[in-house]
Amino acid sequence: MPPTRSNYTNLQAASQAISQSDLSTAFITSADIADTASAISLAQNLAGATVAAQPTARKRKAPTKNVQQQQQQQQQQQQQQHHHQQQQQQQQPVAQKRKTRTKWTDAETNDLLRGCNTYGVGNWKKILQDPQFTFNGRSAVDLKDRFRTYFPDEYRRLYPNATTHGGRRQRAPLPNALPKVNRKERRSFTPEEDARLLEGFLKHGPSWSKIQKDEELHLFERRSTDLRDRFRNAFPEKYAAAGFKTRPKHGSTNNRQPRTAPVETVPEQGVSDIVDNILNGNAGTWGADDDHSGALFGTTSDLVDPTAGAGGSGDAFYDTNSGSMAQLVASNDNKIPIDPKVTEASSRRK
DNA sequence: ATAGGGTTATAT
DNA sequence: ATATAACCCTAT
Repeated sequence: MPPTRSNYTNLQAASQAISQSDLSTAFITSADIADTASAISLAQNLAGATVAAQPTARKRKAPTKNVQQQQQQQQQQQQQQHHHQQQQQQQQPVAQKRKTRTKWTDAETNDLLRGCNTYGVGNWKKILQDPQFTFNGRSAVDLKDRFRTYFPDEYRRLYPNATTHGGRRQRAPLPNALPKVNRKERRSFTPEEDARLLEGFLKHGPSWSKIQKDEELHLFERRSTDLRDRFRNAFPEKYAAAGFKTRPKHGSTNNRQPRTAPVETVPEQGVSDIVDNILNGNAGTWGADDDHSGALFGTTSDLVDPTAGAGGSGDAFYDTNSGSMAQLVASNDNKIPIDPKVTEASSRRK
């Protein structure tokens, strides 16, 4: 264990000091950073030029907390852009410059710690947006990076899988405990899970909680909403064919193909022939996408309930083209099993 | 419970 | 630095 200069031996005491803004006796001593005042003034001077790059603007129905703050930043950016517009237009293309380094002040670092104490390590955005805390044009990633480099031990403790730059520099007197991680750790979906997820979708339709609870599928370790997320990621075309909105690609220059699940790695175990057929594009009896509509495939009431009989006239089905329920009239093409949401809602009210 | 979209960890 | 996967939030 590295030596610690912390005055506190437990989280409670540390938290108290933090909440009382007793920065001088909290975790960071003035000796940790030589010249705070000059660092601050320097940062202030550079502030206009070091506004963190904002993610591409995204609409949201309900505005988040500090809309005002965000708008200010955006305006700042716009003004800058406008100011340099002529030059930039003529001098393009211009390589993106790396953001100028702004040394972290002890005030910032303490705010970061207080923020971690309030929201939990990992909620960088919330910490950043809380007006109670002040940062010199940092981004959420900056906060994370600061925490990771300045408290490598703590970071490794909280994120066993993460890499840290082995604490070559002086590290902070480690906060005796700043636990509180709310975010679950990432677990990649395995090809087997993907296959079972797909099978579940064929079986239950877009009823993720039902898929989640289906014991045959062994997906109970995932939350239903995460299953939806994964399906949206892994099978974007099928997701879209079912009538849902897919996510736009983030970047512009990247034209990578949408990720496809298992494909050739067709699972060795626990995957039904149905899935196998899908993955290999075998139309079989169910004729996958015969009309190239992109719709999953159909006439498959049998897949759900072999006793149900294949789609007689008047039967309800989930129309993959319209993305809604419909009544079967004649054709069985491009239909997948009844949307459980509807049948459940109509049968049993909860 | 879920659709849509925001956020963060991780790989490149 | 950037794109994406896997998380999370929340109005319906």
